[in-house]
Amino acid sequence: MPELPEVETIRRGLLPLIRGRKIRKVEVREPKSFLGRTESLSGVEVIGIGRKGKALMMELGDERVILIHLRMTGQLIYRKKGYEGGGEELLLNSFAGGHPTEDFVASLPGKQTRVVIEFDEGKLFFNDQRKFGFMKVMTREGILADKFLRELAAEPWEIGEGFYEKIKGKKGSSIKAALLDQKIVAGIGNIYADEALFLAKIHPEERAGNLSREEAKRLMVTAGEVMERSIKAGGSTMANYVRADGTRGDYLELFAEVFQRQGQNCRRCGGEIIKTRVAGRGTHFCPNCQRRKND
DNA sequence: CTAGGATCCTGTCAGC
DNA sequence: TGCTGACAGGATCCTA
Repeated sequence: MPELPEVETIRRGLLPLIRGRKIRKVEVREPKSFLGRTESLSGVEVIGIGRKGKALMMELGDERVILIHLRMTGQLIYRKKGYEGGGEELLLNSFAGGHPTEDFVASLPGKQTRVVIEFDEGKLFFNDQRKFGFMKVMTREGILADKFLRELAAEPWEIGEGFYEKIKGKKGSSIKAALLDQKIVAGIGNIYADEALFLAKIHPEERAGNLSREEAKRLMVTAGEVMERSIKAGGSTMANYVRADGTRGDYLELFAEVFQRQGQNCRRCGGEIIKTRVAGRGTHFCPNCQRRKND
């Protein structure tokens, strides 16, 4: 579930906690979730954390990188030494981000803990209910050769005319499918696709090739704005979130105009938000504000 | 080449 | 209560 803003929030939160720290050991509890060898990581320093779209890259002192993709249900939780058990005082002694569950405050490792990276000062837990996410140790050459990373498009605020150029030939595909395609634009997932389309007043099933240059531009502006707002909200609510009961109060409800608001009133026109299925994904929109063109 | 559906996996929830 | 099917903030593979 984590999309670009959640991943960026994790990057910012984790960076001061593990930068400059040395990995003591890596424990793989689910082989599917960790690709590469773990033995060679002991003693290696973390020098930074990068991000491309929804992918995190933990940069190591020996030029290697641990690529992390949380996919649908991945979460990263850092606990300072002695606070693995969860409970009180987590606010100052832990950081949690990704798919929100009670594991944010639970005792770790838990049932869904797939990998534990241990540092002298604390442990980083990679939890993932559905096992779609992964950590992958990669060399510099491996990164350059990686298909997903190589084909990953630019993010909304830097893509410029590139978005319009990529979708203008697409006669068949819906604009929603295009937004979710990481080779067209990076970082947008199901929530921000719906939110950006609402803000740009574009119907999710509109054929991508039907968008004017102006509409394509507007869509990238709204996508960038809504994700930027979410990053800001994520930073401020994350601490509250961890302190609270776990599953409620994520920043979704702070900004969502349509996502999971089916049956409620559109804040712009007062009409009813509906939920349908587009490109195989649950899709929320306001049929009054977002109208299809005639072709 | 394209677009849509199935698929990977586990858990939750609605409806019987 | 227990079962069943639908669905889930992602991405890829398979099919037509």
